[in-house]
Amino acid sequence: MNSDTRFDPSTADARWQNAWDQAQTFRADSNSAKPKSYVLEMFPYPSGRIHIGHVRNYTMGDVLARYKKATGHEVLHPMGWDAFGMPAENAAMEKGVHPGGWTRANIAHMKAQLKRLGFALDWSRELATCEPDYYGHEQALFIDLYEAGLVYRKESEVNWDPVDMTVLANEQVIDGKGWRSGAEVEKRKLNQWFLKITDFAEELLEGLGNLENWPDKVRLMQENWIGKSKGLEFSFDLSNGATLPVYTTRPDTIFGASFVAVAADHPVAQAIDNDAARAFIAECKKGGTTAAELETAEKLGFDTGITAKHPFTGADLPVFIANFVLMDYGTGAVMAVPGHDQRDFEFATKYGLPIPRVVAPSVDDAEKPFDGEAEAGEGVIVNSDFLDGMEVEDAKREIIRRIEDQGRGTGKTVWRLRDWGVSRQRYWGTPIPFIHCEACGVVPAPKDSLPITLPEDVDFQTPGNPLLRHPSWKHVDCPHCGGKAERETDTLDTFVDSSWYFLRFASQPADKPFDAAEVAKWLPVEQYIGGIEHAILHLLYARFWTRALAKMGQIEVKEPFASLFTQGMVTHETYSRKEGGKTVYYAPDEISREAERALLTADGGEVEIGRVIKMSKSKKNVVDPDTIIDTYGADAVRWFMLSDSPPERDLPWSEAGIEGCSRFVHRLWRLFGQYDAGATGEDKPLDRKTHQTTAAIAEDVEALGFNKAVARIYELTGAVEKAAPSASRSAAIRTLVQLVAPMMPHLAEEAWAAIGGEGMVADAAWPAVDSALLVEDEVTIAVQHKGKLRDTLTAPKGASKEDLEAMALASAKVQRSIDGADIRKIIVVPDRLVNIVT
RNA sequence: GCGGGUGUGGCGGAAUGGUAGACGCCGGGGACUUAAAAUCCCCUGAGCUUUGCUCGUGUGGGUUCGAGUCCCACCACCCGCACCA
Repeated sequence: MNSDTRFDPSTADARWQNAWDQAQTFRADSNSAKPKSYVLEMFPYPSGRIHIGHVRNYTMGDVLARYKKATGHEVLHPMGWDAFGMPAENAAMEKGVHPGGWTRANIAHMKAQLKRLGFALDWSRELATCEPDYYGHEQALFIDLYEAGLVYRKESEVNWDPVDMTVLANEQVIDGKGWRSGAEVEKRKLNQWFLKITDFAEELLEGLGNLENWPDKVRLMQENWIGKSKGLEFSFDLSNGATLPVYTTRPDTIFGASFVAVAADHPVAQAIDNDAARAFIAECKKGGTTAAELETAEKLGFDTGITAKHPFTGADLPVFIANFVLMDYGTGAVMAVPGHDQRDFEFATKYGLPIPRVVAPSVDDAEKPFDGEAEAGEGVIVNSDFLDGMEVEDAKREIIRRIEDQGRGTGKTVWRLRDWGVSRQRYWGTPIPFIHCEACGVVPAPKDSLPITLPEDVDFQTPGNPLLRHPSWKHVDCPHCGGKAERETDTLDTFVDSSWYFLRFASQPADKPFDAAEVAKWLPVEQYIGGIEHAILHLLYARFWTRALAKMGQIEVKEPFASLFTQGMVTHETYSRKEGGKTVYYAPDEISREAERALLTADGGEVEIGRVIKMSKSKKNVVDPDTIIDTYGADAVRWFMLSDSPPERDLPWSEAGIEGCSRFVHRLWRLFGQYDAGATGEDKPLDRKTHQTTAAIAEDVEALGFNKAVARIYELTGAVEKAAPSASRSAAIRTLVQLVAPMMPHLAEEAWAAIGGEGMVADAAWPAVDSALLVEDEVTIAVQHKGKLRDTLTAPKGASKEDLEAMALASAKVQRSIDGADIRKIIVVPDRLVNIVT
């Protein structure tokens, strides 16, 4: 092999990509007898170009997929496109293009970008959710769910832009105003489609317990999101003769209730017949619908003049309409205990309501004043008649028992989880397959009429839903009575599309969503990789959808993702300077970066180097994968994605870093060039290092600890470079080619061919490890005196405690430190350290 | 506001409760070269009275023979909050 030849990614990359394509190296065979391994990364939204974050995500999955293949698995590693969504409609409005054309062009471009990175993907299973051969099956599944009683319609609030006369996504509401019109956003009720995810709350919660290969943080987030709470629902008698049911998770604090609050759309509030109340309720309609907005808004209330009789004290509590009470949770009314709930505390402070203490650290603290905030923690009950002195949990049980005895209410489990609203008043989504008939009501479209496809001739120049405006699309005959009827014009939330795509990858029959036998072969996904931002919604919806299909008997598997990994973002420093009073940002390719400063290439002026933050278009701190692949080749880019930062943490992109990676690619190539098939002689320490590294990298890759695997490859590379020629060295080089193959596949194929490896390295088995070579026979022992390191010594592995103690005491450095003091104790940790305590 | 996470040299980070800083980047010095690039070698946490000693893992406490790691309190930053994907 000629070591003078430089490795040239600009020709080698494409050559091997074609070779893999030709040989169909990464095509998954479901009839294979090998153990199956389904490796999946969250599929991308085709926004236009591949983002560097995608590159990181897919590189991680790719290393695992290639490693799994090398270790004898039949690997399914597919790719597709989460292709419905708002950006396509925005492009249609801004550029006058069709969402479909825009999306498909993006897919073509992004697919070419992914190909350039050499990912080991089975492209024969590619799918796009915006194509009728995908969403038609989704419509069928939606009808199945309807027939299983898991779909219903109800009124629900949306963000309404009163100028554009259109529904806004939360993202389109900026500081309470519509992003285009700038008009104050209002809450408006619409009749919408819902999926009964709450029917599965209990099993979605319990199922988390079996997902031991999911990050604890994600399981915890889902648990809190589902939010099971045990509490009490009971009714107050109101001064107007009505009864008002409330729900509380803290019945133990009932003696601390100083007022009652209802949501603005609660029937009690709606029934109040005066202008001031109507004005206040209208005021509550202002603003958006997000939890963050509702909970950070100033607490506002309206005293209805109605009072509620306390079930134990008989006191008359004022009833307020309050903007922080949600109609969707519990009964839409709460007993407010300001001493022990922060929102109630703020409200009571503002409106001058009493703040009694009913929980205290001890019975002696019954009169302790509050320190400017509510105390929500544990303690004993005080100022509460028959509850005084009880622990919180005992008091909860006692109150529930007494309320139940009075026939006034009942202990109840309530979930924070709400049903999933899937209606969107938009064009670019899956049409909801239902028909509205005046005579027959809402009826599902006949299955043989599927797919119900989107009309192509649509207008985006007027705001609102193009399906609703379309002259003919919605007009159909009722499948029941044959009379005139109208199609549903709402489309499905794009989260529905991503709730079952992993099933469609396993098989793609034309006549049904999936083949149950193929699903059984491949599912669950062995390793799912994606961003932490999907920790709750996408992952919960996908779990729900899978369980719903299992309940309907369509599949066996209940949990779609056996292991989950959430990777960090790719970040970059920003470059900006003040120009005419405002901050202008510059892109990295407009900058020449020196050690301490950054200059704008155009005019040589210095710009400020800002914090390392998530890449975003507005800060211009983005890098384009195509450009860096052109410059450094796919392997250097892949190597960068795996180096340094632990994969779950953010990865700061830097020009210096990618250059270092590129240098390492060429350094490896030079080393591979030194392979000598005829070399003789044994180099035992190098053999040891090679086998230890092989074993450690296998462990690292299986645990997705790519940064550690990378560090070990650097170490082994250094060791091989320093070693004198020998058969061991040649074996180490050959092994090194295989160890880097999952990470730098193009370089590895080129080297594998050059050293005479059989076939392609992508098809080669992972190098065998001789376990006899994994153990060292000497160890370094740290000697501490009073917990501080004084000396290190070399001892045979497994040396006795007595020997280690004697060796430690024999050290001059140790004796100097002890300086004649009495030795009280010596702690010996075998093969590790000796600690002498004086 | 609520829920979740992260914090270690100039930078990214490593470290089953047991030698803090592996490995990489940056920087400094040297070799090779007419010169440069490339490559190779050495140094690189801070301080000090430098055979060595002291300090040092966001801050303040605690447990332990021994704490980056365990416990308590706090600070800063990041992610999510149901119509962004």
